[in-house]
Amino acid sequence: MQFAKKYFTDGLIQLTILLSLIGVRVDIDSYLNGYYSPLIEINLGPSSAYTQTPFHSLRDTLDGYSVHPKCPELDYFFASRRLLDEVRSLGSPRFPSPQLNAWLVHQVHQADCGQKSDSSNGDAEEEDSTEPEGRDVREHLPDSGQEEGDSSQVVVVLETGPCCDTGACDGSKLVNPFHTLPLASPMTTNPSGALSCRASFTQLCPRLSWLETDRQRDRPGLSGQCSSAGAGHRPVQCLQRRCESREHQSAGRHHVPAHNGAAAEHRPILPGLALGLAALPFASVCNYTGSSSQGLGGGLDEAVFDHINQLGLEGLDSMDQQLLSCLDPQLLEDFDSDSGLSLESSSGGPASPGSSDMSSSSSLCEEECGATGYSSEVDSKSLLDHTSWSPVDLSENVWHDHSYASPPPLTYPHKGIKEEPLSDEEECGLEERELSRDEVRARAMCLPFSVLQIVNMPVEEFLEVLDSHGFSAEQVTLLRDIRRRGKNKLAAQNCRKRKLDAITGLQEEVARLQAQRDRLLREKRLTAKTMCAVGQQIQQLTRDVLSRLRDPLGQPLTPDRYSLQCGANGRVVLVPARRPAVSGASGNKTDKRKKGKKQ
DNA sequence: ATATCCTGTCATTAT
DNA sequence: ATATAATGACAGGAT
Repeated sequence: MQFAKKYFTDGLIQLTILLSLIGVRVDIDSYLNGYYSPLIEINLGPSSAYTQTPFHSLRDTLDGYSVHPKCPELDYFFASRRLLDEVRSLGSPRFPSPQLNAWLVHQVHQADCGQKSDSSNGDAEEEDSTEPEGRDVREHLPDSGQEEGDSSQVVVVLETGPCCDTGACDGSKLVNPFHTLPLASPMTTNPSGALSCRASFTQLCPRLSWLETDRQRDRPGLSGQCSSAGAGHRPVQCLQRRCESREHQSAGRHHVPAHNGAAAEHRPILPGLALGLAALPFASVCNYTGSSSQGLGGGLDEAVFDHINQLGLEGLDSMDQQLLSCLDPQLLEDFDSDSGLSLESSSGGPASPGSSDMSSSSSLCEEECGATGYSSEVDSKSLLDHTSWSPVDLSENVWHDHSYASPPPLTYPHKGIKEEPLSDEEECGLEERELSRDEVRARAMCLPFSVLQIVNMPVEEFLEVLDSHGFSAEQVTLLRDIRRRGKNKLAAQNCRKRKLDAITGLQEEVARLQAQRDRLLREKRLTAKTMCAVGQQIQQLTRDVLSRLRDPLGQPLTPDRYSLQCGANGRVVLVPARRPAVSGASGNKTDKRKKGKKQ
């Protein structure tokens, strides 16, 4: 956790949030260089059970990330990884301050406004692909004039307080011009000024411009609200996922109609238009009172607010203070322990060795994460268990965090539940519908522990629980069965993964051996050709030599009667060709005579 | 309707 | 002796 906190202060978490907001999954773990490997869970998602056995990383991995062989989101994953590598290749922005503010500035060209609204249906990547690379992002600065043609330019402005305080940077100074980001959908504000984002987060190739500016002093109303996002990256991902699902389901539903597009037309970038990207979705839930409300006008999209409401993020406006406090290591400690947004909640790290108290939230969190992958089904359900049964108050955010931080799955086998937006009624019935058999049994037997708790608690603790809680025989049996089944389920998953690894390894071995066989056959054919050529040369040479020799009768020697052999001593010997047996002993005598003559 | 795959579970054995 | 891991086999649901 110390490493994570250190990372917090380095601002890279904030960078992760920024990238995740625009659809780029950021691998924090890779930056940590193994210091805090459990952070890999941010991307691993519910399949993280395999991380408990290191050998699983040998297969179905992409840069160390487990990839389900049938994962339909591989394209997304690869694209995200590619983009991340691209960003990395441009260098790591240094944020000397522990506080980092990000401002998302958006401009929609008047002429293209309507088209851009339509383009958010699915043309985002095409437009993105046509965006010229290496565009000078300074042209998007508020004082750089109006944007020509490209209606969906977004400038992300990063502010680092101490940097500006020390005068290390001047206004609008370009720190690291990654790319410009053309959003498929413009961002708008509602009449009250709150930010509304219609951006298609499925867009996989956004390009960012990182600018450093000291305009924070110019936006006092924003700086207080939209400061460091800190641990808010999980809600951001939640929002992103929701946006994706919503847009995917009802493409165009959230689009601004043509007449609204006119209202949301050309929006020159003004200092007041800078909206806190880091505060998203926080800025979305807290009224933005900056001077941009009039300039942005119209184009209200309530979708984001719907998402936020569904996510239970209404209180995130107050989260800013928590997030700021996260910069304090001590406060961060408390935050990690008490907040469902703690990094460890998604880390999948090993169980804390010192956590023997069942009511220890950190222990529970870690253990949960350690077993998060053992079942996507149990995963979400068991987390729900905690919210209802566990003495620890794991907030709803834990559940959301887990669900949305994982790679977009897939399906819940046996349940037919897919990851898609649920209506309020559906979500209300989610808990009841997803209870596993063991969970139902445990609830029926009034066991005070969730299935995950029962499965993941250390054996000493489990035995102590069995002894100290005065359980009935039936309850003890059920506890043992739940623990056995849970562990066996995880073991079965590992076993199957291992089997697949073995199969894959054998297939690779077969391919390798086939390639080796092909290579050897080619070498054999080549050798045969060489031998044939050499033989022909020898024959030619033999004919040439024999033609220069004469027998006792003065006749030239012919290859059909004589041959040349190279002896062990290097001397060339003329050897008469073997005659058929009919020649009998006379032939042998002739040979001997000729040999004698030759020598 | 059928085949195939995935996952949970049980039984058994190994550690 | 006990707990747990590993694994084959089976069942049931999903695709």
